[in-house]
Amino acid sequence: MAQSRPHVHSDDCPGCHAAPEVAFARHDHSHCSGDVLARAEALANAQGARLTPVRRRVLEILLEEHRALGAYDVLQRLAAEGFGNQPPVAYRALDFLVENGLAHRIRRLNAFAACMHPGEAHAPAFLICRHCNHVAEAPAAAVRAALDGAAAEMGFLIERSNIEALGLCPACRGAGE
Amino acid sequence: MAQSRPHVHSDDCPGCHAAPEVAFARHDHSHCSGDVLARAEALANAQGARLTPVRRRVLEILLEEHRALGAYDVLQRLAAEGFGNQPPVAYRALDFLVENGLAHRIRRLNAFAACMHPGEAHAPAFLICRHCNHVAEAPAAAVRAALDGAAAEMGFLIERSNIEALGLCPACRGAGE
DNA sequence: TCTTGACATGTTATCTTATAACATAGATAG
DNA sequence: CTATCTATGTTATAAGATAACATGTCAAGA
Repeated sequence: MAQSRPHVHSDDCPGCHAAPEVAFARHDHSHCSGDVLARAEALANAQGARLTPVRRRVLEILLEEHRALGAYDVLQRLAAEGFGNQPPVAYRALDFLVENGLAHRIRRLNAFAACMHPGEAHAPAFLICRHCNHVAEAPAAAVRAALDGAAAEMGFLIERSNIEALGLCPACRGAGE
Repeated sequence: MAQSRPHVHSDDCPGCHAAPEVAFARHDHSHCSGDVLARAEALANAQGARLTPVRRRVLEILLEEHRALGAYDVLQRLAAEGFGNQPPVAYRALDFLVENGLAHRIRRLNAFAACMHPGEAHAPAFLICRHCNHVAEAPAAAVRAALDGAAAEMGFLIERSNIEALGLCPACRGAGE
């Protein structure tokens, strides 16, 4: 998973989003993890939110896996490391991360994934590969715009929304499945 | 809920979708329920799917409520009417309805809602009012197109997707909440 | 008519996901 | 230093979903 594959980083898009098709590709993951984590830390401070040990560790776990994890998966790893081993421990940390824009909830999977673009106010669409289970965030400004438009036509005011798609990522398409 | 409010029906859009803002408005619901149910029945036949008593009753229940119901809500009503009272009874019927395009699963609510446009091959966006809990289907062709485009940029092939929005419906906006 | 096979339903048991409620500890402001 | 707020730990339980097997029903082919 942590194969070193050089790729350009843009300022607003560390690690996995450097080039359009890179998010799903293999790349030096320790690099983008560290980058995202640093940005997350800065963001938390800026927002006056406290990235405590449990919360930070949960974020690290999500970043390490680079895929969506269930709350109980996270909990298991926390427990193994000496943190509390009851569900609320995991859920609270995960909720904190979601509320502070450091992680996303993937409803289709009942799971959570680290946000790869913390700080860029964004509401991405999630692309879930049904074969390798990886999740990528796709820029969804256009999608949101269309959705807002459709809602407005009906007089509906959108406050939050989730857009998730299931399918095949480039690698798994290439691999014949 | 079943206030008689005249509104024009279009052929492709019985009941609740006659005019843009009608889906959320009060209207003669027994009318669109019946209409949708008849269409659902025809559709099931055409597809060779069997709309058995339980399945039909579940669809009716969803139509009567005109909102998203949890599987256990449905189950409770089924049990009260002499059908089986174990979870699989409800889940199987609901799964059948979803697979045959007669109902939708709203993941954000862990719930199910009757499809208001059976037969029109469609993949709508769901607008969920956080105040009155009603769910409407918004035409989402443009949204899907944008989403497909965003995915294609990343080399991702979408097979299924769900688009859900939480907010305020026209009535609840008007009512000051 | 029988019977066989496919499909639907009923039932038991269990699993996964999520939260309520309360107790304890740690940080921060006054 | 102490009151208060926030975070964590813990117990218990609620809510959502499915696996596995038994029973029933119906219709096509022998």
